[in-house]
Amino acid sequence: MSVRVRFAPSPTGYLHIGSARTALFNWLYARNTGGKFLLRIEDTDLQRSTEASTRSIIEGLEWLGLNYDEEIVFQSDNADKHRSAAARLVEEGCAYRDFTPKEERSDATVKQGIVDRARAAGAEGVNHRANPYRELSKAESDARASAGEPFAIRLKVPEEGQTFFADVVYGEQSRAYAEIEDLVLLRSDGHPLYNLAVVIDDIDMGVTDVIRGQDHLTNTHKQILIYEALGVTPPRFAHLPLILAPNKGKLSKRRHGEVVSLTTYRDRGFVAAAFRNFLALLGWSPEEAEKEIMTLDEMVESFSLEGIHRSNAVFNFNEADPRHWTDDKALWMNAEYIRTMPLEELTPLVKEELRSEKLWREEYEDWERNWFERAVDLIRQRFFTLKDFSAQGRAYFSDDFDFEPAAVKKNLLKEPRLKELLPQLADRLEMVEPWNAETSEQALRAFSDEAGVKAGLLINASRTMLTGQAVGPSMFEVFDIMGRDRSAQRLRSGVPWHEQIENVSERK
RNA sequence: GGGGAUGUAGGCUAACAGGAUAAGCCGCUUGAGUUUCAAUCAAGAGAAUGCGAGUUCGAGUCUCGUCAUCCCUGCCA
Repeated sequence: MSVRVRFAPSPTGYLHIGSARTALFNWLYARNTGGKFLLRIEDTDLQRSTEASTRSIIEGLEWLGLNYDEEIVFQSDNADKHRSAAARLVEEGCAYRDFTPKEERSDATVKQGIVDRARAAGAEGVNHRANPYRELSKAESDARASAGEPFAIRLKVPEEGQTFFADVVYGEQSRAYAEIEDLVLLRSDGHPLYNLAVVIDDIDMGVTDVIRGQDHLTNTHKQILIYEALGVTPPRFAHLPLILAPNKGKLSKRRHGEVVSLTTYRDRGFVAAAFRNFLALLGWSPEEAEKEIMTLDEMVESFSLEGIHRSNAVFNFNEADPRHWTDDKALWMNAEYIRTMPLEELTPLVKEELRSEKLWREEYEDWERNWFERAVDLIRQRFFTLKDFSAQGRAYFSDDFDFEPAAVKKNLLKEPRLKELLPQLADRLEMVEPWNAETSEQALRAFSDEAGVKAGLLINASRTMLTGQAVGPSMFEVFDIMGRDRSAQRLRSGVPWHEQIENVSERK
């Protein structure tokens, strides 16, 4: 039987990285086995599901390059199937109508309420089969139902026995029936509940392997019970270790916000391939564990459920620190991709970035194409995200760039003579022919000798004059790429001194 | 409270069926660089494998206990 897996997010917010990783693993498994990767939107929670979040989920998958097969399934479209399945289970005596009036709960306190009730129940040892309607005769149940009395449908969990399944990742799992409540299948308003809906849809979609977060590990027993009641053989299950926040707590949209949203990584300059590569290594490692940077093909090729391990992973981030706003290794991997990926794959991404910052010029794809590629190749060496091309890299693409105050102070203002020396250097450079890294270096060094200053002084000053920064590529490479005229012009501009004066006068 | 799962350096992961100084990557420290750098190169620190027992010639690996963390325990998904 060929493999069919599905990714089944609920559209109650953006796609967070844990879900993204689940999607990735499902996709990798499908591609590795030549199976199908299906997408199902679990929108049965009408209160919280939104169309916007469905769109953002699809967008996220697209960005990661996880294309799905067949049509998207919307779980809410299957509500009738769920209801009839529940009705059938009642008919067959595997489920029963519960006429207990519905308990209203405010969403804010549910979690605590559940724990409290569970604790109280646990203390006195509760019997899950004590529901007064469990053994109601079929005739009476039917009569009350047709009289219009509202009811929920609960699964009639057998008194004795245990569920069993062999999880591909976590091994053999079993649980005594006595520990499982008669779970609600259908709400009194007719809405199907999660466990029922998942099972029916997975059967309906022909899902062979359920790959999902470990938070569902214990739910699986309930679902096994539903499969058994339905008389259907359950699929294989493979549960994934969780991705935790730095404090080892659960990663949550509410508490951690944007850093856990997949689209944040797209918007903040991550290369999709890099982030995907990083995500793949969270909870999984290939047989050749030392090989961490992998192409998509290599990843598909080496992916296996056996390589997934069992302990939860911590995803580090610190939004207060601009250099470590997200996981260090993710950032490093992005930088690694930026500086080593084929230039022809990088330039379209840089183009997009420059365009969004209004720095893109059509010439870069025309007669300046060669220059553009050389510039990108030069500056990418020390960039971490695509955003850097428009931030630190701005001076390469526009004459309108800012000077970093610390760089101005350190490399320019500290030596008063520079104000005169730099225009002289510009004169000198203008005479250089031909213009390249070597010739500009010779000219600068000759000039520094004559002027009686260290070459380094002029090198650092030039870097700041030309790029506004204290750091960057080798200065002579920068001269080369900037061109003779533009270099000379910027050396003469005196802008940092003017700005200094402006700043002083503004303060008065 | 009950049930389940997991513990290898600050983080992500290795170590085939128990076998030698516990390996790699990120991060960190130091040095080299054009008196730049978050690039690059070189060197280095950091783990008695949560803790305690047991089995064994030998335990990260097997057994038991213990602690910690996470998950589930809803007419949410």
